[in-house]
Amino acid sequence: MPQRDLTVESIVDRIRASGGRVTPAKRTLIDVLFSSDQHLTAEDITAHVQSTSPETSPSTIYRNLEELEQLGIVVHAHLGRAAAVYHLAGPVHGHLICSNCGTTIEVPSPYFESFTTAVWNDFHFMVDRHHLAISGLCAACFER
Amino acid sequence: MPQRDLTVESIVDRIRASGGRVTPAKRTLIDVLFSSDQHLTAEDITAHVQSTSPETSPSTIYRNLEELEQLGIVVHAHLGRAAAVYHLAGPVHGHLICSNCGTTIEVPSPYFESFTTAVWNDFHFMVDRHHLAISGLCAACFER
DNA sequence: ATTGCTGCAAACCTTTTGCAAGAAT
DNA sequence: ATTCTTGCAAAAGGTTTGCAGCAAT
Repeated sequence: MPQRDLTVESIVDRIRASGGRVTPAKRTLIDVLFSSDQHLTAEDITAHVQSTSPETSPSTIYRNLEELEQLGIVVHAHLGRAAAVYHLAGPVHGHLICSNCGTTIEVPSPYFESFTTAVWNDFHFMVDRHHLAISGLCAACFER
Repeated sequence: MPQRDLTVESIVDRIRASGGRVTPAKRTLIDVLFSSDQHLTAEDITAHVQSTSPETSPSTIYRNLEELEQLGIVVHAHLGRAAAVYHLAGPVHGHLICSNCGTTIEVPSPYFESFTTAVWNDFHFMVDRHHLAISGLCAACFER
């Protein structure tokens, strides 16, 4: 469940505060993001938005996702060669993605804290914890 | 420095043992992989191969990289939306990729061992350690 | 009245695929 | 002789961009 202290109205305000305009396409996009806990691809999101506003184009979705990401409202992660997944910003977590079936598991921050620290100390590399996406196999796929 | 107990001849033998044929394109590809410690994109590799054999097509590179990967000779990792990077298989390691400048740092296996174990115990997810690619900022880019 | 946002179509980039000709075994 | 590989060209998948008209402020 993403950050629930974030309301649609607070987002609308932030858009305007940053000089952006609040259009129906943006409102619908925000609604879609709020109504799903899932990690959605741009294509998923487009389909959901189009079920309300069929004329919305994918490029608008991409542009608005990018705007929301710049405002810190949305984050995305990449998994392998496939499409990126988007979701509302919330508690920092990493993503485990099954390379076989696509299942995504969220891993809370403490699991990769010591890794992040060690890598900072020894390699002076600052892990971007919002983008942490690790591929592998979920239990079901691993057992086959 | 990748696995140096691997010789060009042993690779050639493995290709034939698996029913594959040893063509000039494959030899050149193997040479290129041996002559670079870097993480190369398919485009990089194509350029290097073409400097020796200009008529080699990218599709041949992709097909041969895939064959070598199936034989366990090559591994690849994805970083963000950009092209995948390939290199000779060697000691298992993860990759830290600077999302600003593209620098890639190899992290030896022990750094992510405990993470891998914890995630297996708690989420029953088997991390594919060959594909571990983590984005963030290298020291130089972090300081700006 | 501004000027940001939209839909559409086309471009882009990386990778994959179909195919007939050529080459390794 | 067999059948794997190749180069070429085209397709495919995800994302970005140019543009002229429309709409939020």
